[in-house]
Amino acid sequence: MIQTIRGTRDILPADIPLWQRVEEAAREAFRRYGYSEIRTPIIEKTELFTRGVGEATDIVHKEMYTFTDRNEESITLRPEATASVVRAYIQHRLYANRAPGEVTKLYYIGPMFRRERPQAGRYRQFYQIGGEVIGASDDPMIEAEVIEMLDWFLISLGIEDSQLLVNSVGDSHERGPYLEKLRESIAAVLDRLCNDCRHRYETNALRVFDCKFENCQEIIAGLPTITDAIGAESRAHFEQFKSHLDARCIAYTVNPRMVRGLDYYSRTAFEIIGGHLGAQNTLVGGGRYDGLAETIGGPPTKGFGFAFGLDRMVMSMPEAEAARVRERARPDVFLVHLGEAARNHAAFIARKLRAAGLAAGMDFTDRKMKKAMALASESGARFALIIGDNEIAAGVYALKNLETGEQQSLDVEAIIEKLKR
RNA sequence: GCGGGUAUAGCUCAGUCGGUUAGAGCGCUUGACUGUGGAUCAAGAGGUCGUGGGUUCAAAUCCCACUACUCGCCCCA
Repeated sequence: MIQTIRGTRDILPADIPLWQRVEEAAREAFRRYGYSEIRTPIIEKTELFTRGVGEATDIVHKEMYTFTDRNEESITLRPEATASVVRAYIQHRLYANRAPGEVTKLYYIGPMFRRERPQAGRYRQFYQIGGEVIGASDDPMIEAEVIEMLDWFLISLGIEDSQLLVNSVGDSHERGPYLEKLRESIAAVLDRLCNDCRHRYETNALRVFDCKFENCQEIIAGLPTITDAIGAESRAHFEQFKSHLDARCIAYTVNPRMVRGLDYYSRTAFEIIGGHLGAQNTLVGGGRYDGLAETIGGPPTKGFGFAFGLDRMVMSMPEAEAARVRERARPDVFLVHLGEAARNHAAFIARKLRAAGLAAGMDFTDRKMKKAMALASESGARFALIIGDNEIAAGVYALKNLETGEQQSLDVEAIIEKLKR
């Protein structure tokens, strides 16, 4: 039979409450911190990403889903959304009529596409939630506020074992000379490094710092770090950022070797790691991208943003929180009717319960009571409401608590009162 | 792009040295039980053994190819 294509999957009803819970927590965080939602197309001109994200990045040169449209135009399924959001910001001049230093806070939720080999916590179609603070200001307090919001968000989902890593990767003027210097230093020790590191030397020298081999690590320790290479201004910016984190009592680790895979990052970069997904332990990634807008043809604009993987966030949700979410998703009541007359009456009662805001289910088939009760139980409902000829005549119905087995006869008003929560 | 593992019932998995009718548990259906779910017992339904080829008297089992899934590497959310 025809199945989902590699790296894509169906999110089935049983898991949907967990996804909705993460989305709801994120929306609440964005609401509190003053972000507005933006929805951009899933397809964009390929050029947006090759220029925005960077030709040399893995994402662009080996992971994009790129197609030629009928008019010979090259289009790409978005591998990330920051470039799209900045494009929209410029295209619609969202910066018009802004006071000096005022920023625009935007967030998005949606699928992204990268043609990678799937594994735990990694899919070809995956879902990201991200936020961007765009405008004329690069105040480090903006960055600290973003981290603060993420901190609140993670804790509200019960994710408490995550770790914040921060670094300054310097601005575009500082990074070039540094990279040159770094490559020179690596070249001197290249013959002692592992194969992967030699490859990284060719493609993305900063990545050498991530090597897991002890041998390499010893050699790497002697290499110059970006932190030592950045100028006074970037350094002061980073210091301010850290002091704003301190003021918020947010713990962090400075990792001078942390780099990010997208070309547009400048100065502050951060990562939140955690979860139990093996190699895919990055929950949130983000940073500053002051040059991005100009790269894609816009006016000089500052920006700071982040994204996290919804898939990974759902998988990282602690079992206690997941259990709470599932409990909340249960229907309130399932109607069990006995006979054709009772079926019509049950539909009538169900309508009343639903009008009162309750989640009420019923089976349409005429079944033996035993089977009907089993269906009520399987539906996950907290209560069963039994409706037979006796009940219809008396105007009171048997409401059974499916957990305790306790049962009482109540009229519709009393039932609504009891089921409300 | 590179490496390892796996593929048998709806689900989780057994299946010996290649051997005749491919099993278990859970789930499902029915009954014990005629207005009360979960427990117990009994019976029943359910299989192109991933696909294609090969070896053999005989293949779920051995060999080859392919596909899918999965775990790593690279990289990232």
